[in-house]
Amino acid sequence: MIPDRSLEVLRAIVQDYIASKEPVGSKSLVERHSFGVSAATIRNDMALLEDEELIHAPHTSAGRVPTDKGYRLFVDRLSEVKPLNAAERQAIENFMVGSADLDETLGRTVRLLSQLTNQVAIVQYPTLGKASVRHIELIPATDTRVLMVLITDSGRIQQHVVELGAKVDEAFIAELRAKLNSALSGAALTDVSVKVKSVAAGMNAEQSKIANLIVKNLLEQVDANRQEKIILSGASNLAKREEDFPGSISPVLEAIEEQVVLLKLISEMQAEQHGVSLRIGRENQFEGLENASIVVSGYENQGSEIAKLGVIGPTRMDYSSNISAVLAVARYLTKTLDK
Amino acid sequence: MIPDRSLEVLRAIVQDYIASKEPVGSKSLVERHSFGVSAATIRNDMALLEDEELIHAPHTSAGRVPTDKGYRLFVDRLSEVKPLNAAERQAIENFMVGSADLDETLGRTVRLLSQLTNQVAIVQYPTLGKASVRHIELIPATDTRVLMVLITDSGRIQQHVVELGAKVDEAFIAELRAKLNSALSGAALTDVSVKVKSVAAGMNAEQSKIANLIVKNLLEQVDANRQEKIILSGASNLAKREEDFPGSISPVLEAIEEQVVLLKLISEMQAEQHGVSLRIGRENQFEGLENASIVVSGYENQGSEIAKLGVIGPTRMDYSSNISAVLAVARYLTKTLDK
DNA sequence: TATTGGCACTCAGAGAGTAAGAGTGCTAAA
DNA sequence: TTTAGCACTCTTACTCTCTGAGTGCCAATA
Repeated sequence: MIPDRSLEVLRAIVQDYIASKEPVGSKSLVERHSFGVSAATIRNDMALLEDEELIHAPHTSAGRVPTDKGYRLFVDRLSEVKPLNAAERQAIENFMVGSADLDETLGRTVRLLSQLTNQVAIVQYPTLGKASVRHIELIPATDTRVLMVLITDSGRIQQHVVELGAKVDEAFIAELRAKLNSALSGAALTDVSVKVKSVAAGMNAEQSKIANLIVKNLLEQVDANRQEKIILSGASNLAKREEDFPGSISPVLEAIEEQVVLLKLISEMQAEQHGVSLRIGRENQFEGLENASIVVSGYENQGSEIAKLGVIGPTRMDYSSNISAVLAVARYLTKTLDK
Repeated sequence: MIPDRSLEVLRAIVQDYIASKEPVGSKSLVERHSFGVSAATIRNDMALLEDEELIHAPHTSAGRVPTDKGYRLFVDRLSEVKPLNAAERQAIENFMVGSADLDETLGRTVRLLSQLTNQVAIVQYPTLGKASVRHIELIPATDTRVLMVLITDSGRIQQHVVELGAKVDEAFIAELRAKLNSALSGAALTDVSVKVKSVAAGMNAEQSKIANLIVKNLLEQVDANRQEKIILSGASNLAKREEDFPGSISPVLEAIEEQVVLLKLISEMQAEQHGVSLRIGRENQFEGLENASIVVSGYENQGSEIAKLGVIGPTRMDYSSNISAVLAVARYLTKTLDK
């Protein structure tokens, strides 16, 4: 319904605006692009785009700026994914080599992504929900306390100190440890609550009380971490783009410091095309993020998506570059985790 | 050498400037404080303070602003530590109850401190150097990999996956685990490298190769973490005080995102009076922090200082309140850890 | 019908000039 | 040593004007 040339004009406006940070006018548009028509014609097209609310003029005598809707149409239909250049690919390779444990790997990943994009990068820790138990460890800490360590096949390790309220025998702890492992080793986390029920069978009252305490704690551990963790990097990049955030960047910083908000946000986002998911400006209804856009993609382990990563920056960001950076880093992370 | 009244004037200038964010002039000074002398006299005192470089006039017809040196004199000699009010004390109590493991406790602490002060709060994880080994755990992960968990008496847990490069027998791992624990349990981390030497004795070539690999890794674990970890909270508070940072807050955000810088900085700081240590403005020579001040205090476990916590904010901060908040939180954290 | 050149109109932003106000330093007197 | 008085400085706010970029519309053209 919108003529092709008008869409080309929209693309040109988005590109020029991202590059120049200035509202773009009809004259500069025909100068920088070869449309083969005059500025007056472009003006007609722009009037059409404005009717469709794809662009917007800050004031009468200024150029045009894309609206959220305009950016959306741009990323959905007009932008192609830029392949990374050699330097960027090299940066990814360099960053990823030699990392060992999960914390380290994700830490490197998030820094890499923020450097690559000059935006705030976020990486979500793998969801427990899809993982399975590799090992459960019980370690006596003091007379009445036991440290419980839960290790999953995604390499994630969680630990918690359980207060038992009574002196316990080390031998009993060892027995419990063996029982738990034989019952749960290899079990999906979602099945833990079912499989764990028989553990206390055949114990005396005191022992089963202890066992139940530990089991209860184990379940909490599994469950509490369904709500996952996020790491961030590159908050200073926001400050550098301050002019892109009318008012202050403070609400944006607040929003991203609030992990709960971020988690909710990215868990709502489902991959659209190209394997990425975007929220542009007011498309996400969280306070403080009206002028921000979020690009996320999932990363995998053992062939299934285990969590997400992405970047968050001003609505006026270079979507093509950021999408390809997010995709590339997600791919590399998947590769690294599979090793 | 500086007359008492001039010092009083300095105190008044610092206080008024912190409260009003405006350069303070002689007239408003006599209005708000009862010096019992006229504005002209105050002006003479101010000229003296300016000679001493304790205050500074942004331009001829403006009031005066304290210099870094002025703030320093103020905190060292003129300010008393404000006791916290009831609401603040209540907030601390509420925040601290019911936290269990170290991560959780420190996470709460850092958020508490940033809320209390409206600054960026930092909490350093406990140093390994002064801690001792509580337990070492070896858990077979795959055929050729072992997960090593090191637990210290401060409750800190570190883990690392060791790649052995060859298939290993579970029984041998269990034996090694027992050996390591009997040799190291209770040992100070600083002694680990000495005490661990005899572990490989009496093993055959293949076994001792494995054992050495694990020991090497254990030592790395101890050592790599001598350089510790820091957690941050409240970066958005910086953005709210943007006017206090000439130029941009971006360099400040960069500096605090760079954990290495922060660690270096706070490790250089030794407690001065009141149990806190301060760096004001250019006193700390890190790029980007010329307009920032840092307040830190140590917190303890088992009677010895194990790490530090503090806040970082604009040079023009409320030192009295921040010092008392940092001290109070450090005290509460010490108390929580001792339980 | 789509495109174009022409033209009047609008409006933000830059610059200049002015006035007000806050604050200073200096001097001479108490 | 303190004080009142005063001339002087400099920022800030305000107003006014001007310029230029950019627009929308219209009539002519291909």
